[in-house]
Amino acid sequence: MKSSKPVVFIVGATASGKSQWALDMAQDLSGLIVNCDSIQLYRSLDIGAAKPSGAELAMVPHYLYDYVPEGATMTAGNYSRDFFSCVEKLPQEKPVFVVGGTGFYFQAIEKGMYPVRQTPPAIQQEIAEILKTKEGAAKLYDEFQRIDPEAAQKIHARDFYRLGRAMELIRAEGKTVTQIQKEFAESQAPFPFPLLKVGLRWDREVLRERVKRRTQKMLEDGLVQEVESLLARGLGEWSALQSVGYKEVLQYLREKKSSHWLFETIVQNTMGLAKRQRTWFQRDTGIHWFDGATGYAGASDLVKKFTKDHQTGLLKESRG
RNA sequence: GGCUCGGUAGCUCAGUCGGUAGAGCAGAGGAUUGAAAAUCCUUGUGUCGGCGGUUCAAUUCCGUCCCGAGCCA
Repeated sequence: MKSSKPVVFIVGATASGKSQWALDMAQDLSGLIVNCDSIQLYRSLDIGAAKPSGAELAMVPHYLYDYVPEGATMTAGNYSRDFFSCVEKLPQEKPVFVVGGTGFYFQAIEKGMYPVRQTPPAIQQEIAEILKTKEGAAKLYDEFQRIDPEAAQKIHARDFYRLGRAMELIRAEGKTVTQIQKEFAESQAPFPFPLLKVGLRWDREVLRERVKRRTQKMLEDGLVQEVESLLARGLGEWSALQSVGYKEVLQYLREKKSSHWLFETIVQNTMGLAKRQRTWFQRDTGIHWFDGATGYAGASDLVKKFTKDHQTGLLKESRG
């Protein structure tokens, strides 16, 4: 049975103003906001993650922001579990706005993840060790091709990240990725709530200007100091610091780059991220796209109609 | 003014013992099922600073001029 809780995904590239749209819509419709951004969910990553301000967080209830401890590493699977346990507890009739730029996490909640266990650390370490040398990686890829030729066609020999994960699954689950996919396809459950997907996009050069402005502001707000403080607490190896905005500051500090270099490199890498986000989201044909500059009214109308259609039963008085 | 080293793709540079040139980065496109703001794939014709000379052939050798950096005056 479908819940009547309407869920709206608000997606788009970084710096496109998703959080603001979600905030405005949630205020308008007395909705709630759930984060779907792989960096904003970490504690202590504030400025570089472009987390909403304290004032914004207070305007509407926000969930799954700022809750994963320092030094921890989140995964799409864990995020998906957190998402459902969070949303189930939310009041039935309030629209839920899921906001973020992490396509993989949206996919994880909408389509589900393979039902596999956490890979034992011993296996992870073993694979990581093999992948350290070129010869080891080549051998591992040979083995992968032999065991699961179908999946190997889709993973390039130099994509150690995916190669390693596929081999982890083979060793930990005793099944190939192809088998796991097949079994999953048969058991896959549909998204349990009524769903509307809204996308926000900008002309590329306009987005670049927005990214420049935001980067300038991050640096003024103390991005470098934020990283220095994390380093002082021994978090230099934290994987979350490999994200855009943080990895550049790490390099700036370690290699004594100029502040001009830092600004330009962050802007450049942010645009690269935006490009990958665009590529990810554009293949999802279920997204309703709106122009960032002029589309708010249209998007808002669509969302209102959608929530109205799915909020059956009692008439609601909006409290506010 | 003299000497030295540079001037090659948007940027940083490699190279051609003379047969018109190639890497990294940027840019563009794409993939993506437990690190995803990560990771990976595809994509490189540019008066090889200008003008002359030698040569079948010069970006490569020679001369000269221009520009930049440094050293000596």
